Amino acid sequence: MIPREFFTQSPVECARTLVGCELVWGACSGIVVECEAYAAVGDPACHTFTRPSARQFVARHRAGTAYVYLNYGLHWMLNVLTKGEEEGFVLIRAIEPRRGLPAMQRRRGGKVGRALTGGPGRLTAALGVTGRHHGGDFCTTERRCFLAGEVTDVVADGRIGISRARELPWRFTLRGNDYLSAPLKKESRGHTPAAC
DNA sequence: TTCGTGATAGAG
DNA sequence: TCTATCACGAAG
Repeated sequence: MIPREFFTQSPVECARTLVGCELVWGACSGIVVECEAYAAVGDPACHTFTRPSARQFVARHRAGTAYVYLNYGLHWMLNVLTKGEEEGFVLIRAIEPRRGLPAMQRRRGGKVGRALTGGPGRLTAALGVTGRHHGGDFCTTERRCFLAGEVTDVVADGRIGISRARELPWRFTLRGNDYLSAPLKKESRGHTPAAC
């Protein structure tokens, strides 16, 4: 199991190393194959940039706390608070199912493959993540992450689905994985940026 | 491509 | 109050 200290790295470092880890959520689990970093300071795409409540959340909670919110009135987004020298969040964008597949499919109306957990809103629906998990802890027996083998092929790419600061290479994916929420941007395909 | 949906924050 | 915005996904 990943110790809390893991989440005392910078959000970028945390996001990069979280790829390939297994996320356990109750009876279900999956390998994190895609996530994005958001910096609490100086990142126009981070909630802290415009939301006082998000800044308070960072100040009042410790590393490894779940930051869950509803987007577009429909989709729950699952983030982890990271607090190192730099503070911020890691948004979990896609997982590859490991345990509890039937339960996930039930929650998703029988969806399979990428449509099941390939997307931030899809994976929360599959795992049953909702606002009641906001402020919860990622370092418990019920919800935790652990290393699931050696991971070498992580690709850094620009973040997606946002309108600001898209150029930052803070989206991290497991190369070629079938469960990614979207393909890599054209200019990033085929090489691994120095950030890795 | 369009559209549903609700929390948040800032303006008036 | 009103309005803009939003890290999305399903249907067509």
